[in-house]
Amino acid sequence: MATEKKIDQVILGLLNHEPMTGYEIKKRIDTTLKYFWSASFGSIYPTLNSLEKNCYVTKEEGQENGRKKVIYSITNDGREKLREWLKNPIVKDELRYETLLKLFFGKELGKVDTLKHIQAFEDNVRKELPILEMCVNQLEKIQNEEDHKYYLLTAKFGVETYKSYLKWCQQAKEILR
Amino acid sequence: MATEKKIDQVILGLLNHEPMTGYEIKKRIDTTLKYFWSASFGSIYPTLNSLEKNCYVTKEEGQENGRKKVIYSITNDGREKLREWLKNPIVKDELRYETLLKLFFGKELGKVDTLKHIQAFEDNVRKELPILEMCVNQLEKIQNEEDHKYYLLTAKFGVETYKSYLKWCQQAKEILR
DNA sequence: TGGCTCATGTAATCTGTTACATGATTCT
DNA sequence: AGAATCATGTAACAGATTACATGAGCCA
Repeated sequence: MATEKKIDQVILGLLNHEPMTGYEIKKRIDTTLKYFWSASFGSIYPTLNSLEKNCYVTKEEGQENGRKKVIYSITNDGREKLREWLKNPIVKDELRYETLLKLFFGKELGKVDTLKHIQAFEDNVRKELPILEMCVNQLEKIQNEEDHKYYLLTAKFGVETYKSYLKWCQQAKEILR
Repeated sequence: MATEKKIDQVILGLLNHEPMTGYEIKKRIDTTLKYFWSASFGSIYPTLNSLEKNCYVTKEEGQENGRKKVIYSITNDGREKLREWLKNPIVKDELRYETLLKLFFGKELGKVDTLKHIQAFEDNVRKELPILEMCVNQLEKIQNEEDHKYYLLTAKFGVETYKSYLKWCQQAKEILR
C-alpha cells in the first residue's frame, strides 16, 4: 500500500514547486495552505526522513549565513507518487468546526455568550478576508507560471467561503436577537 | 484539567437534548452534525464509559423489542461540564479539505483531471444542499422549543457555505478553461 | 434463508500534536 | 545583553479510525 498519509503528499506537492527545507515547508503551510490545511514540525521532519528513505525526495545539507540547512528536493519517484495520489478520487474533506459545535449546543450557554462566539468568529474572518483578497489579486496578475492558476483556485475558494461566513454572521445575529 | 476532548462535549451536548443510546448518538452525528463534525463508534462507546465513570452521565440498561439497549442520560455534573466548556473561547476550527489540496497541486495532474475533482465536489454539494435547505425550512417553523433556534444557526451556516461552494465551482471551472 | 439494520463493544493501529532539547544568528 | 527568529529534531502522548467480534430482529 505504501504511503497514503496526506502529510506525505503535502510535502511532495510543495517540493514539486521548489526545493525547500523543513522549516520553509512549515512556513509555507502556515501561510499559503493555512485556510484549508495545517501541520506541525513534529510531523514534518519525521515525514521528510521517511520520504528520503523511500527515495521520494533527496536531501542536500548545506549552509547559509553560517546556519546549517537541509534542503529537500523531489525525485522522479516522488513526482510519480504525487501524481498517483492526485488522480485518485477525493476520499473525504474533514471539517471540524468547534465554532459550530458551540452554537449547536448554545441553548445551554444562552444568547449573550453565544453571540460573543459569533462575534469572535466574525472578527477573525474580517481580519483574514483582505489577506485572501490581496492574494487573489496578486495571483491574477501572474500569467506566465502555470502553477499559479491552481493556487488561484484555492485562494478564490477562500474568498468565497469567507464572504459567505460574513453573510451568515449577520443572519445568525438576527436569529438570536 | 480533566476532559478537554471534544468528543466528550459532543456527547454531553447531544444527551443534554435527550437521553440516547450510543448507536443513536452515532446516527445523530452522521445526520445532523454531518456538515461540521464526525465521530466513529470506536470513540463513542469508550467515551460513554468514561463519562459514566466520572458521573457526567448515567446509564440505564433496558430493552426494546427484545433488543438490549443502553440508554445514557446527562447528569447535573455533566451539564456543568458542558456549560464550562461552552463558555470558554473557541480554540480552533480544524479544516482539512483534501479537495483543495488536490487542486493546489493540480499542475502535476493537469486540467482535465482537476476539473473532474471539481465536478465531483460540485455533484456532492448539489446533492446535499437541498437536504440542508429542507432542514432550515423545518427548523424555521418550530417556534416553541428553544433548542431549535440554535440548530437553525448551524443549518443556515451549512446553506450559506454550500451556496458559496457552488458559486466557486463556476469560477473554478472558468479559470481552468 | 439470506441480507440488512439494530446494537454494543474491543484491540490494533494510525496520525498527528505538544513539549522539550539544542544551538546559531539577527534585531533592538 | 536579551529577545526573537532561524533551524532541526525527538519522545511522549493524545485522539481517533479501522477492523473485527458478536448477536438479535426484520424483511423479502
